[in-house]
This record gives sequence, structure tokens and C-alpha cells, in this order.
Amino acid sequence: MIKLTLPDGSIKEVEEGTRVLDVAKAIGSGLAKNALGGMEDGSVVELNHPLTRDCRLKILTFSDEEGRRILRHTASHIMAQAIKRLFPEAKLAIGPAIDTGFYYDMDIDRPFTPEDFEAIEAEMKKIVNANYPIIREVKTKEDAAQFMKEKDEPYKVELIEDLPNGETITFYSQGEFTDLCAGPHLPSTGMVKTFKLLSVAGAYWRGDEHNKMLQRIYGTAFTKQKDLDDYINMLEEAKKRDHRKLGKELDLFSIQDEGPGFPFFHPNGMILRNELESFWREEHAKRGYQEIKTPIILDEELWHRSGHWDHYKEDMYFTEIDGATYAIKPMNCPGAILVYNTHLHSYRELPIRLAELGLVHRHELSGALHGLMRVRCFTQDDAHIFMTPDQVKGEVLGVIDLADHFYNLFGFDYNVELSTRPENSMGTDEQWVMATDALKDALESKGMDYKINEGDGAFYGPKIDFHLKDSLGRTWQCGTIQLDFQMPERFDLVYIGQDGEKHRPVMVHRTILGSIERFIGILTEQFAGAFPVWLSPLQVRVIPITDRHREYAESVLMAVKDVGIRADMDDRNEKIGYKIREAQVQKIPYMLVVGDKEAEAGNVAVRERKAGDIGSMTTDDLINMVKDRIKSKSIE
RNA sequence: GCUGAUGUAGCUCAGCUGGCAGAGUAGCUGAUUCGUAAUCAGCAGGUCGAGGGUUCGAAUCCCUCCAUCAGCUCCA
Repeated sequence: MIKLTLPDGSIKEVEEGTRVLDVAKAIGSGLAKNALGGMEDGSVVELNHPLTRDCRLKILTFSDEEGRRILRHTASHIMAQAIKRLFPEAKLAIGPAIDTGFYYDMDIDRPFTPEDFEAIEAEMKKIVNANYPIIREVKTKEDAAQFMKEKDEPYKVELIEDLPNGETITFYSQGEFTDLCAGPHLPSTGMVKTFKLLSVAGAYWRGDEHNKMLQRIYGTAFTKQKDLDDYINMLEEAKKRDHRKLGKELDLFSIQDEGPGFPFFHPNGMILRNELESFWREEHAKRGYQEIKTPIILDEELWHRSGHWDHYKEDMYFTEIDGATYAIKPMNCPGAILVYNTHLHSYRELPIRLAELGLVHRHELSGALHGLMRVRCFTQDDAHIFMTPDQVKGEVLGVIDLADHFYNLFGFDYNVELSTRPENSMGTDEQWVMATDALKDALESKGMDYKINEGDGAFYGPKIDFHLKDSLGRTWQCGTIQLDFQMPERFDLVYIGQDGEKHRPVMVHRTILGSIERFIGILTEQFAGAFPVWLSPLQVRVIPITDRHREYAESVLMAVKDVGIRADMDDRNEKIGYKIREAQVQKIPYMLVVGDKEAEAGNVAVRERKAGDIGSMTTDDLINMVKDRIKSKSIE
């Protein structure tokens, strides 16, 4: 007998060799029905896995991330099997589960169309109904390679050949279909009840743009039809929150054929943007930042000195002035450095925090452009902090706190990544280790969870990145903290220390919002266009019921505008429902309906965009309520 | 940049195997003066993304380019 410790702490004794599924059955038939796999001492195992030692065991269901992955991985095999039946010439590459479903990469000359999905799904249904047992098998590397050569699956052969020698190589078979796969899988194809193919797109073999482009079919799978329906519904809802759609509807910005990736901000968008920027300025002034502004076009020679020429030229735009070449800045750092170098600095002045809302231009690939999220010109809420080496930790912690402050204000969830030394970077290994450890140390002393992104740092130093989610859950880098020992060296930055000698300062590049444009995109999706009152382009709309109330409405409007609230009046000759609907569609936070009753009592009938009609109050009370909301930056 | 899809009125979209370019909505004009998500009528609105080709005839078929969307790659 062996002892299993279950998640609730209870201990279950079973015979050695008992399968995970049998344990689930012994616990309860409901659990057995929902079981998709097991977690044995922290590693994922299949339902058919025999337990041979004392362990901690958890039965995985669809509510576990790992459980979902097992289901969806099996679904991807079923899809591959169906495609091989319909298109035997398709060559299989890889087919993993992902957070929202699964995909399989195939090499086939004929492009898949969404119309093919129906046929593939129908074939998948047959495979599910046939309920083939899924059988695991181990082969030696030689046998495995031989097997896939015979099947004429070149991508699989390549995968096998890249595995270390002596590795056990597992295969999974269901019916006539056998695939190289590490597993785990469900015990049979009949357990994949609900699935749907979603899209097809190109993907490079092994993610390398020099390799052949394969076709990737995305799908998803659930245990219940309702969950699938909810997921499809969620995708529909997310489309309504898309900042590109809302940006047009709310007249915030536009992107035109005349300037791909170069957004135009409209009056409404500028109000929001200016509010955001003035808040940003206040918060930075409070924390000892000084604001600067540096030119957009600077001599090419500067970019040779900074290292951008060697490491970033491909992403830069250039222009010519009086026969000399100038670069359009892709980053603000060299400008900030030139400002620093206009004086000799004392250690007493450090840290010097030079902030800049700097407009940068970068040549992004045309296919990468995405609304305001990825553009070719954007305003970084940049700052460069010049400091002594022993001030680094304190400064980095200060920036982490500031980022947290901003993100919390909007109720954003964010995740943190630490990016290490990339290829084609400047400096010595020692400098990189030192810089990377300093950032790690700061994160750990904050007790923050973070993911390491190997080789993803800037060319001059490692970085901490803050990622925010859009309406579809895709993440976008916003804040960043980059530690730099290189530029101070290259520009011979110095400060005079206590000893009267010259010393080399350390430099931090950092953003909080990242790019104002991207941040506005994220904000739009987070609030589905119903911005917090303080950011709303229009905060109050006065709506007289008929012409005869116009005069009173005018006096209300004047009173509201007088205290600095952004307000207008809809005195068109339309029915009240029509005007309300329009204001509602524009997501105006407060609608003030005024008719006979209000004019007589000196009141306003208040409709809030989310709560609806919240009753009558005096104009003064309304003004105070709105002012409080604005002042507190309430997100409701 | 790559793979695939898409591009028709300000916006959302219809337009079949090639045969007079449409709807809803927004806009303008008039009527209606109305109590919390769409009042009625009329008018106007187009180089069918751009350029080339096939054809008696092209929004529709072919080619090239541009832009957008999804994904890959890349990145704030």
C-alpha cells in the first residue's frame, strides 16, 4: 500500500500501481467525471498514470490550468489527425496547448480557409465519437527518427534529431494516428466534448523568420458547451472594447492612410491626453523630477557615440539638413545626457531626475502596427536618473513604487518581467551581471513576482518591464526600468565626489506609462470608453426637455462650467429619450435633465451613465459631487 | 517584413455566374415642444483603396502597389 496526501491534507491509502483515474473514482464519481489528469508531487501526470510511491496527489479538472492544457493538447492531436485524413500531404510541425486553447502548425501548399474548418471539425467529431484509446509508447531516438522518416514527416525528424541522446522519446497513438509528443494526454479521444477552430495564420517554423512559414490553425476546447459559448461571447464583447473602434466612435484619434502608424489626436483625445499628462507632471514634480524637452532631430554623429548607430540603426529614420545627416530620435537618452553634460555636477546634486515627455520615432514593421498600441511615433513618459552607484537600489525602488501608484489608480493588473543581456549588446559581462543583480535585488526586496526574459534587455542594459493587458488579454509593455552603465561611459559623464575627484554616475532610463499613446489605448479598453470622470472629454451634459427650459438650462450650464467642469448643452428640438440615448452612447458621465419641476425648484435631475436616473438635487450639490469625483480621480 | 483575409456614402454593411451603385445610420431642410437609450417626412451624399490590363461593357475577372485585420517575427 502507498499513502497519497490529497490537497485538503487528508491521506488516502491505495494499492501500489493504482491509476490516477481510480483514485478520482474512489474520491467521488463527480470528480472522476471531471478529471482530466493528476498532479503528482507537483508534476503533471495522466489519468492512466500508475501511482507507485507515497506522494502528494491532486486530481486536475478543467478549473486547473494544467487540466485545461491536457484537454486542449489532446484536442490539438485530434485536429492534426483530422487534417491528416483530409489532407494527407500536410506535414506536421508542432501542436501545443496555449492559455486560451491550442494550435497546430502544418506545412501544406494549399492555404487553409475558414471554410475548411467545417470539414475539419466534422472529421474531428468522428474521431471523438470513435473514442479511440490514446496509447503512450516509448521509443529510442534511432527508432523514433526512423519511424518519422518512414512517415515522411521531416519536421518531426528534425525535432527528434535535436533531442539529447539517450532521452526517452514518447509517442502517442489514437486510431491510425501517431504523433511525437511529450504528453500528457487524456486516456481517449471521446473525452474531448466541445471544441471549435477559430483562425488560421502564418507562423515561422521554430519562430525564426529565416525559416519556412507554416500554417497555424488555432482552436479551443472546453468541457462544457456553455463554457465555449461564453468564450465566444467574450471575444465578441472584447471587440466592442477595442480601442480602435472606440477611438473612432468617441472621436479620440484617427490613423490615416497618409500616415500609417502615425496617430492623429482629435480634440476629445487631446483633453484626455492633457489631463493624463498634467497629472503625470504633478506626480513627478512631487517626487523630485525636473522636466526637460529635447529636440526630435539631432546630428547623426550623436547616435554613433550613443551606440544607437551600431545597435538600433535599422529602426531609425534619417534626414538631411544642409548636406549633413541627422537622425530622428528613437529614444530620448542622448538628449538627456547632453543636458546633464551642460554643467559639472556635484555628488550633492545627485540623484538628478530629468523627465521628458519625448516624441520618438521608430520604424516598426508594417505588419506589427496596431492602433495606438504599436505605432511608429509615440510619446514616452521618459526620465533619466543620474546617480551614484549606492543610490541605485533606492532609485529603482522609487520607480517601482511610482509605477505601482499609477497602475493602481486605474485598477490595472500588471505583471513584471526582468530582461537580461541580449546578443549584440555593449559592455562587459561583469557590468551586466552587476546591473542585472541590482534589478533582481530591488524586485526581491519588494517581494514582487516576476518572470525572467532571457536575452530581451536593451542593448545598453538589463531592464524590468511592466506589462498591462488589453481587452483580449494580450499584454503590452508599458513601464520599464533600464539600468545603464554604458552611456555614462560613452559620453564621459562625471560628477565630483566628496573626495574632490571625478566619478562616473550610473544612469537609469525609465518610463511609467511607457507610451502615452499605448497607455491611452489600454485605458480605453480597460474602461470600455467610459473613462473615469477626471479623464472624460466631456463630464456633464445639460439636457433641457423643451425650448421653454432653455434659459434655465443655460444657467445650470454656466454654473457647472464656471467651476471648471467640462460641460455642454443639448438644446436641440428632440425628444428626451433621443438626447439621453446619444449622451449614453457617448458615455458622458453625468446627464442633467431639466424641465418644469427642476426650473421651479432650482434643481437638476441627474442621470449617471452607469447607475441611470439617480434623482434630483440642487445644482450646487451636483457640482460638489462631480468635483469630488474629479478630485479623487475615482474609477467608480 | 512574412502568411492569410479584407478594402463600396462620414459610420456599419448589402451588391449572385461581368450589364444603369443600394440599405440602415449620421448630415441638411421642414413639421413635431415631447420627462430618462432612437418622432415623422423630404433632400442631398460615391474616382466602389490607387494604378494598369482583359472585355462591347468591370465594384465584380487578372496583375502591381497602398492600407487595414489576425497571427508570426519584432517591440513602448
